[in-house]
Amino acid sequence: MSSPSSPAKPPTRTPTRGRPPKLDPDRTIATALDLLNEAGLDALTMRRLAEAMGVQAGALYRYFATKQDLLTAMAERMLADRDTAAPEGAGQGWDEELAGLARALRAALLRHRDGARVFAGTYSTGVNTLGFAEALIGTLREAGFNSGDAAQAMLAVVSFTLGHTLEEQAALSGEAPADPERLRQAVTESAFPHLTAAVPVIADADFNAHFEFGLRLLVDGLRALER
Amino acid sequence: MSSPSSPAKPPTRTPTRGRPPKLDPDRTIATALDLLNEAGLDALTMRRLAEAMGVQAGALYRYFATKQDLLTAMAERMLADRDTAAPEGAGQGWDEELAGLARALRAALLRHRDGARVFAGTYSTGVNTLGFAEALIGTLREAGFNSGDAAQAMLAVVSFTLGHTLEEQAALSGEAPADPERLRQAVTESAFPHLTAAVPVIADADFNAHFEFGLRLLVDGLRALER
DNA sequence: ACCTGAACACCGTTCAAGT
DNA sequence: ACCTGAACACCGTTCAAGT
Repeated sequence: MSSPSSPAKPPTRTPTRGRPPKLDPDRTIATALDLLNEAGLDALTMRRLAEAMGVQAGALYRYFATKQDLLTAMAERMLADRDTAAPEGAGQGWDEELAGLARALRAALLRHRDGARVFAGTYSTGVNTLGFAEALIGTLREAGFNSGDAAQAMLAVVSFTLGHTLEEQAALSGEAPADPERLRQAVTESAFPHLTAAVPVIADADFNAHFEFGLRLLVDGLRALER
Repeated sequence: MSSPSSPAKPPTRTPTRGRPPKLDPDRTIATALDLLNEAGLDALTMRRLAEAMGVQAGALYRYFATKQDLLTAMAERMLADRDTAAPEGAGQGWDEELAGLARALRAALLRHRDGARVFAGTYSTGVNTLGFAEALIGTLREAGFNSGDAAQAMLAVVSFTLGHTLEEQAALSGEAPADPERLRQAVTESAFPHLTAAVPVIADADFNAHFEFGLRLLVDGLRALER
């Protein structure tokens, strides 16, 4: 119907007409997350991101005042994958609901290379980040915990999950820094009898099992608090 | 007795004679930790460290192949402050011993600006780092836990402590990124009822209480595992 | 053996100027 | 309004050359 036969007078209705912007925040964040997956956090530079967007580096600063702001937006976006509509493990008791939320956070961080490092280095107050906290605290309060305990439990779960995933991704994505062989060698050289006995469990790098163990401790600890 | 009266022939015994090296690894690490405290991790550059050592930047690479290696040595040194001789909370039962070790790790990280970030970004296999793991695993094994549980519990305690201290230092050392006021505002703007109820506890920033709460959950969780 | 000087290949960020 | 071009003040790392 309104197909433009002659572009004499540009219609004022469609504001993206004339010169459509090459840059928009959403696509920039998406491209940055792609670049993160391909090259890692250390290689994610404003200049390389600009190149990927077909633009000069300085142009990025029209939408993000600083690289930190971009990273914060990326961290916030990472948590968007969570199923906010149907809470994980719903209708299975607060313990499984809580575990489901912790697993969802870990999964969201694992979904992107260096995801935990990005998350740890930023402080988002976006809906996804706050929504996660809301869900976790809500689960516990509705189970009868007071808001103080619920809040502190949420902080403990987030700290543990962040710390765990940080080490997990450092061990995996790292080229060589977290070499399990170097650990084995260093342990046997020094005289660490207890560590020597434990090294098969540590060096097997079964991160799922390690995460579940720590998560279980936190959940059981909360159950003990219930009386 | 053997005081050098005339330096005619440099004695082959004292190798530090002639031209004493301006650089040695120990002093370099100590200076780097000082610089870290004064300026923070982002301002800790090889060039600024070289300046503080009275040397050209390239000279640092004779003792540290890369900046990562320097940071790893710094992380290892940070844990040296721990009382390795007398384990924290010794003779008070495994639970207080474990808590003492976790508190010592947090204290060691807090002792330096961005200490948790330095620790998180490196992977040391030095005696201090391994000695800490040895002490924690030893405490649990001697209390009757099997080596698998002891190892996984150690990983959980380290992950939680690291994650917690990371957030603590980000909130404190950060110029503005972790503004509690911004959190309050963001929470009340959106509709997060549970979070609204919990925000006084979260935003009070009583990190000691938050750490002790999480630590208690882990310890109680381990007690539940004991049967 | 230990360090200097100087370079290489980058960074994040700013800002006048163009369209 | 949106982006370019170009600069500023830096980076980590390498390496011939000096002493």
